[in-house]
Amino acid sequence: MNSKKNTEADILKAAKKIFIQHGYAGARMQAIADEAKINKAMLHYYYRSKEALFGRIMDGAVDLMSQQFRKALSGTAPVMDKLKALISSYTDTINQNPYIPIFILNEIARNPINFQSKMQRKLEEENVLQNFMLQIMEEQEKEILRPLPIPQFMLTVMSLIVFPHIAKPVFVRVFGISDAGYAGMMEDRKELIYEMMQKTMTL
Amino acid sequence: MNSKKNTEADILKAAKKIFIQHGYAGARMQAIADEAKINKAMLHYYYRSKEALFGRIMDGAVDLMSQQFRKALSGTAPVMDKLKALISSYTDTINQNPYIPIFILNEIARNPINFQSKMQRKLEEENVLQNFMLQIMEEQEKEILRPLPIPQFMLTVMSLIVFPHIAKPVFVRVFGISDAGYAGMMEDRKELIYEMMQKTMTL
DNA sequence: ACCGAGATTAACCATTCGGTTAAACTTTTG
DNA sequence: CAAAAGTTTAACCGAATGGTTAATCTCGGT
Repeated sequence: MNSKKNTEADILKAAKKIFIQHGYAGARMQAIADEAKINKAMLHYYYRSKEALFGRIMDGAVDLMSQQFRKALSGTAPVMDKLKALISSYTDTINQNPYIPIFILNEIARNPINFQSKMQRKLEEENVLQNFMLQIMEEQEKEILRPLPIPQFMLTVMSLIVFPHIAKPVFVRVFGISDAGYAGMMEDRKELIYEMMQKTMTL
Repeated sequence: MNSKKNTEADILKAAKKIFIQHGYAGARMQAIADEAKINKAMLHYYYRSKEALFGRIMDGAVDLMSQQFRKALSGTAPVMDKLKALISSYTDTINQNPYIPIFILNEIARNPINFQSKMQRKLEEENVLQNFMLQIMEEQEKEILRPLPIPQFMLTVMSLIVFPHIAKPVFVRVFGISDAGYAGMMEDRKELIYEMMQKTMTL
């Protein structure tokens, strides 16, 4: 009935799962083929090599993440409003793709230069990050935001948003929380994070 | 002059470097041997297998981390004081071993159960974590600390402390910061993190 | 019906990898 | 000093891995 020529997409889906689960070095082409229920040769037929296939998956992840930045941080809204949007969209996206942060982290350790150039290219497209940083400095001068080095500011937000998803496997076990329970905690954190930023970053 | 029988330690040092750089699956026994300037067979002579050698490295990392917890969180000092100590010692330790967080993160993704059982065993030795959590609940009842689910509380501290070290490779490039500069930022963060916790977690 | 291009498969290949072996070298010990 | 114990090495091994090949299948267009 519904068995059309979706092989190419099947491969990507399978590759995503296997690469995320085992990392680049730990992933086996055979495992990806099995997961996609196809012959191993098909992988090389559609995507030349392991590295190329991995690149596709990584591109997707980088796109997804940089999109969040662009949507939340563009425009003229005040910094704290943008932050609220970023917190919300990032939390949602990661909740739907819980393994992306670890996946990206592994790639950063494996090949930092390649990843960073991919990400930077995306963000430089519309000067998203640059403009946002300038906006922060403006609001600092207007004494809306506390004067704090930009990296510290960014580091703090990203820490509060991203880390809980990375540490999920540990916390789930230590505190005996269900997957649904953890997702709920992440939802609650939206408000908590915004409140923390409000209380500590604004004047 | 100083070339004694330090082969065993040399191997551990080399293994640490290679495992951290490439992860378990990506690390090659030959690369470890080269790094230690010995024959590959020596690795198996001193440590039976790759898995066993990796286990040694991981044990060391877990020990180091759990030690911080034990030192900072034991005793009868108020929660916020303990937190201050934890922030400081954790930051120092990671500053001296910057790769440990990523290393542990990779292992959590690779084999979550094994890691968590190792860590939990360490922390259960003196009920460190359990006692600290009870203390938090006490201070919440005494209206010293804000009533907030314990996991959220722990997640917030750990996020602020650990994540900046994980994200270092990215931030260093994005903001063009030197290694020394980043270490300095981490030093400054000690106060910032404590202040954030103070402002948002106490009543 | 048939043909040809794209899709799919089984079998195969070269290399790499973790691990082993047996011999040689070094240090300890009686 | 000589045997024993501990250390180191080169050569080797089987299994696994990423990748290739040639043959086969599928199916829309003529």
